[in-house]
Formats: sequence, structure tokens, C-alpha cells
Amino acid sequence: MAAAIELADRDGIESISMRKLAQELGVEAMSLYTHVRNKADLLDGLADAVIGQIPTSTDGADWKASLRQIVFAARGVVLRHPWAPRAVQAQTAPGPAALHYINAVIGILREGGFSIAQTHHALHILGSRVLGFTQDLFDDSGDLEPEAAASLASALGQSHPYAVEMALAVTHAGTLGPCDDDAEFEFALEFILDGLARLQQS
Amino acid sequence: MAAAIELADRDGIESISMRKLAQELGVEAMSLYTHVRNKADLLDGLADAVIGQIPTSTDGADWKASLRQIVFAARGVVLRHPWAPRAVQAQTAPGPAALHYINAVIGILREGGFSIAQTHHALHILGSRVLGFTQDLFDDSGDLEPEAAASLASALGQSHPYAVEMALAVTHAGTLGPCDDDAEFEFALEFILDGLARLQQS
DNA sequence: CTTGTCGTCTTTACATCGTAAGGTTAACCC
DNA sequence: GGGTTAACCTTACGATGTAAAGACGACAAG
Repeated sequence: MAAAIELADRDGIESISMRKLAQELGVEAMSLYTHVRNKADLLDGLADAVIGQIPTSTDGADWKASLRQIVFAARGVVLRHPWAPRAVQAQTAPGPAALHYINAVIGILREGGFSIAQTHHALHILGSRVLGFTQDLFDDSGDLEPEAAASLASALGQSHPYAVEMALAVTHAGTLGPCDDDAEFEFALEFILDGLARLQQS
Repeated sequence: MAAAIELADRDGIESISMRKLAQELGVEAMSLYTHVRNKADLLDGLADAVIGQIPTSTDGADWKASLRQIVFAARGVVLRHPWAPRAVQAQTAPGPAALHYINAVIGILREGGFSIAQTHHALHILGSRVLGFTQDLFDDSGDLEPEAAASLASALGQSHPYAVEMALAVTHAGTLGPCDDDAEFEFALEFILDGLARLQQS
């Protein structure tokens, strides 16, 4: 398992094959099947192993602080293992670590005074963000060069003015500066936490 | 392309192979490479084709109504093609349809009075929801039988009380009833739209 | 009518993949 | 010491993506 994580960190998750992982361990491919039912099982284990790395202990004063703390911890793990979102998404069933984690999250909300229904809604609103990542429409974190920006503007400016305006604003020279994913994640999380607080009071 | 969509609808997206798709078209596998650079290119095309099915015209009175309308339209398409989220996520670069769509979404917000910075934040908050789907932690839409629920409660009730409480509440017999994904999606969207309205005013 | 170009489709081939079936080996218990 | 068991190995099969080279018809230029 540890070897698989190391391999995924180095070469990406889609380059994990039974043969390569076995080679990493100085062993033949088929030997892995004594410890794992099949490849899907292995990947499920991988996903659960990453989730297991998230510390679930919280010392937050209230539910908001605790939730923020646990989600940031999750994000830290995800940033260390960029393949984690893929692995989690491919998961067929939640493993023990996932169960432990989700139990901790639900616990924070319930102890914080959320009803079951409110907690359920909160989980759906948070979605994968509670695990430290989000699926965006496209990657806007890459900073494109001025020349590329110019050609983009002239090529698509007519047909897609709003998209181009936004793309240009997010460049290094644009009005917003390059997109800071961490800051955006934090902003979105805070946005949702505030909304949840309002939801709870109503 | 149409044949690929049909095949994906029928057998799921991971069962799309060059040979099977070719067979569907009464042709050999290698013939596809005259029309497509490689398989990744094909899947990108698939993703863009689904996005292209989303109507981008809106007759909403304000930005909120328009955004709601376009997102629900997107959700309709996604529900018709359950493999769409996977395809969109695997996309390497946004295609023309994706560009057109994102331009429409940004346009709604900008015309609705959102600044560029606010619009940028909104996109990150909405994430994939703007395309009609969300990545959840786990699938809670399946309704489990009473016996399974009982064994679950006795097996994990001690170690994971909050998770079990939630799982039981979401069964048919539970206090919340079975999870209605559509209702949850709508609730979460409305939650975010309300938050965005507040964001705009501040 | 011939000749050459071009777009489409085919054939063959190769490396890589997951894994089924069966065999070997070393540790350990009675 | 015979039997059990867990870990590992060898061989093999079918499926996959795609590189390389060719076949065949349509069509424009000579």
C-alpha cells in the first residue's frame, strides 16, 4: 500500500499497473493478488489510505472552526497527493477510513446543533469540498503568457467576450492577477460556512 | 461522435474502446484514426458534444432565474447521459461547446451586475454544479433494506454513531426518507444562489 | 485516357494491461 | 514428519491503444 502511494505520487495514478507496482516491491505481478482481490480493490485501498491520512481530531471552539480545521487538513493531504481526487471518485464503496472521516464530519455538525436534515443538506452542499478538493469547469490556475493572451483575445474575443474578459483578468497582468487556488478554495469554504450558519438559524 | 454517445449511453463510458466503437460503425478500429487523433481526443470530443447539448438561451427575468434555468438544463442533459461527469472530468482542454457554455454563464453573472472578481469567485463556488452535477463523498441515494440497516447499526453503531444515525435517517423508513438527489441538488443550488445574491450586495 | 494526389478504410504487428490456472517453496503446527 | 497454509512464481489468454504500411476509389491536371 505504501509502495503504491509512493508510485502514484511519483508517476501519477493512471500509471499504476500490477506489474509496475510488483516491480517496485521486487516481486512478480501475480503475487499481489494474495493481498488484494483485484486492481479495483487496490485502488479502493489507496483511496482509503489517503483519507486515513487526514487527522480527524479537532480543537475548534465551535462547529465552524472545527469544520474549517478538518477540511483544511483534508486539503493538505490532497495537495500532497494530487491523484487523490481521482482515486476517491473511482472508489466503489467507502472504506473504514472514509467511514471514520465522514463520521467525524457529521459529528461536528450534529454537536454544533445542526438537525439531521440540516446536516444532510450541509453534506450535499459541501460535496467533495469536505475532502479538500473541488471539481471545476476548467483549470484557470495556469498563467498564460501575454502573447498567448493576445492571440486568445483576437481569436475568440468576438464570439466569447465574457469568457475572454475573464481569462485575461486571471493572467499575471490582468486585473485579478493569477488565480490562487488555495485562496479560492478558502473563500468558497467560508462562503458555504457562513451560509450554513444562516441555514441553522432559520 | 453520435455513435460514441449512443454506445456510452448503452454500455457506459469505460466500455468504449476503439474496436467496439468501430464495430458499431461497421468499420475497422484503425479507421477511426482518420477522424480523431487518439482516444483522448475522442473522449474530449464526447465531453464537448454533451456540453453542446445544453441549451444556453435564457429568458430569465434576472441573473438568478437565468442561472437557475441554465443549470437545470445542464442537469437534464447530465441525467440523460450518466457518464457525462466522468467524461467532462477527464477532459484535457475545454472544447468549443464548453467555451460557448462558460461564456454564457459568465455573461449571465456579468450582465446581472457581478464584478469580474465576484464572478470569478462565483464560478469557483459553483464548481461542477454549474454543469449539473456534483461529486459527493458517497452515494446515499440507494435505499437499503431494514435488515441491512439493522446489521449496519449493530456493527458500526458503537464506533461510528453519527454516520449510522445519518444512514438510517436516509432510508425509506428513516426520519428523512430516501435521499432525493434532484431535491438535494436544487436545495444546494438555491443555497448558493442566495449566498451569491448576498455576496453581490456587500 | 493516363497519372498523380488525397481521403478513407484495411491489414498486420507490438507492447502493455488485468488476471485465470496451476505449480513451487518455506514456515509452522500436531 | 506429514499436513496445512501463506506467499510467491510461471505461463498463458484475451483485450486494449496505436504505429506502419498498404489498398482502393474519387477526382483534378496533363
